[in-house]
Amino acid sequence: MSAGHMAVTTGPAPGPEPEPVVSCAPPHDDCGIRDVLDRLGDKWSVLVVVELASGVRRFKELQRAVDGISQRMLTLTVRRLERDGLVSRTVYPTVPTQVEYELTELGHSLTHLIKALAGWSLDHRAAIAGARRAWDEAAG
Amino acid sequence: MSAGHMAVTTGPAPGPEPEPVVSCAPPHDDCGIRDVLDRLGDKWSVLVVVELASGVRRFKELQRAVDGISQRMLTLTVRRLERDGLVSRTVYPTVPTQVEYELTELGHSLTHLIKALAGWSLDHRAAIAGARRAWDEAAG
DNA sequence: CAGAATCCACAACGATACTG
DNA sequence: CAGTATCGTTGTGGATTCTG
Repeated sequence: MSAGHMAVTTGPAPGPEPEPVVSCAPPHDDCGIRDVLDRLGDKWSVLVVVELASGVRRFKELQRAVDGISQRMLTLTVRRLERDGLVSRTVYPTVPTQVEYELTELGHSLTHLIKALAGWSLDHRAAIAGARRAWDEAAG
Repeated sequence: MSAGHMAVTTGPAPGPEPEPVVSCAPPHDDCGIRDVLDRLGDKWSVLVVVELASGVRRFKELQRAVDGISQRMLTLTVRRLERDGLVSRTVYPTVPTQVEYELTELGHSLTHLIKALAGWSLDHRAAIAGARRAWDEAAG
C-alpha cells in the first residue's frame, strides 16, 4: 500500500495467486458468458423472467406486471427469450387471440442465477452507492 | 399440457408455487439488480474484471489481455468500475506515466458471481445454442 | 505510456399507428 | 388481445487524433 513515491518500471509485482475465475480458451473466449450476458444485460429480460418465475402469464399480464415496458419491447424481449429456449409460448385459437408465456426448465434454472445476482446486489448496493457518491463528489 | 383446442378465458391456472425469486418493493423496484447489470451487461466490464482477478495490471497490459478493446472503451470501462468501487487505480509519477489497476475487495466478491455466471453458461451453452438453431431454422 | 477529445456508425429503445 | 410496422431519439462503441 505505502509505495512512497518511488516506483521502478520493472516491478513485476509479487503476485500471490493468479486465480483463473473462468479459464476458457485463450486469449479470451469468454466461454458462453457473452450469450448469457446479452440476455441478462438488456433492459427487460431479467424483469420478464422474474415475473414468469411466479407462473404462467399472458402477454397483457406481463405488460401490466413489468410496467414501463412497451408492447414492442415486450414482444422483442419475449421472442429472444423464446429463441434462447428460456421461455415457451403457447397460442390458443380463441376469438381474441390469447397467448401464454411460461418459463422452460432452462429458464427456471436461470432463476437461480438471478437470485444470486439479486443477493449480491442487496448485499453490496450500499457499498456501491457509497463508492459512487464518493467518486461523484470527489471530481464530478 | 394437453389442452386440446379448448381454452376458456377464465383459466386461473392451478399454479403450483409462485416463487418470489427477488421480492423487492412492488411493483418492480428490481432491487439494485439494475446497477449490477449495468456494469455486468456492458461489453467489456466482465472481461476486464476477469483479467484483473488474476492480479494487478497496467493499462496497456489490460488492453493487450482483453484484446479487441479500444483505449477509449478500456478507459471508460475501468473508470466505471472504479466509480462503483470495484477497481482501484494507482498512478506512479514515473517518466512515462504508469498506472496500475487492481480489484478491490468488492471487486473480488463480484468474482464469485462471475464464476457462477460462467458455470451456468458452460452448463447450458449447448442447450441455448441448440434452441437458437432450432428457432432459426424453424422460421428464420 | 496513459489518457482526453472529437467524430461517426449503428443498435437499442420509446411512441405511435395499424392489423388479424 | 396480441402482435407488426414505421419513425425518431438516445446511447454505446469504434476509429482517429492530440496531449502530458
